[in-house]
Amino acid sequence: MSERKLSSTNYRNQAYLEEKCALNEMLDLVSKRWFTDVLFCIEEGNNRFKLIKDDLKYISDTILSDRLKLLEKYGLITRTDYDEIPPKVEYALTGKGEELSVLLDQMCQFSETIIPVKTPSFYTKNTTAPI
Amino acid sequence: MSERKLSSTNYRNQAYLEEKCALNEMLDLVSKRWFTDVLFCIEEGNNRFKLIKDDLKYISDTILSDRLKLLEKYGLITRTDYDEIPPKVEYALTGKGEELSVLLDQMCQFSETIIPVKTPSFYTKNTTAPI
DNA sequence: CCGTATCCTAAATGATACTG
DNA sequence: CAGTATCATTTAGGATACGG
Repeated sequence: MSERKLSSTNYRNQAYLEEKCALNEMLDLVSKRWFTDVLFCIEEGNNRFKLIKDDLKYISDTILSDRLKLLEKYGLITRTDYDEIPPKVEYALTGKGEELSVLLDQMCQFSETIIPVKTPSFYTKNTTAPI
Repeated sequence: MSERKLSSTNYRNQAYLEEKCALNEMLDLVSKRWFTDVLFCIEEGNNRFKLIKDDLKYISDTILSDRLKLLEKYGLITRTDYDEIPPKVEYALTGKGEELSVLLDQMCQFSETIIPVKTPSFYTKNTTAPI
């Protein structure tokens, strides 16, 4: 994705906070758009790029590709390339990935106690119930 | 802070994800830069604007002000204005705020198992140990 | 002391076209 | 199928100046 400019206050503050506590880097990671959705999607058995892409409907190739790389980088999923033509690649959660999923579930329970209920918008009106 | 453009895919995707699961809005909130730091800072007893600002060193007025409003909006802190001149305002965690703090602590434990250790940069080299 | 208003920069997200 | 490269858009974060 995008590069970072080492001299900006923006960058320095982010680096400062990440060094201060690993939590900040963690939150920055899991809060990236579609990140937890991709994680849960794989957990539910969608183990191929196309399956995930179809299940998440509005995600772009670029973002899905990026999130899969991040999930793999932090050891939350495994990537198995079968080196076939046409390409076949499978994704699966690791133990750490399952651990994170549990934590996020707890977080989700809590979030429902502080986030007000939404009224569906035009964008979701005609979709079948998510999660 | 900044306004959102209702017609963008960017906006629609965010809205879609927030409606899909409260977790997404929650993560978006707590991952805002300095958000958890302000929360922990107040928990540690820094109950005034200036105390928080000094403790967090590099945070700007604008951001601190915004984060305090968000924390109050979601019922995580209380804001007590003494209506004095010069102004005196005190902040304190609510029960929900304490709950979140516990969840974040768990999250922090986990994050240390998947995030590699950092070497301090020039920016933090001369500061005393944070958190 | 406790902020707000304005403006600017940088990073995240997304559209489109393309490839082995 | 499973992506990558390039480019454009949108949003978050921050600097500065100022106000009750």
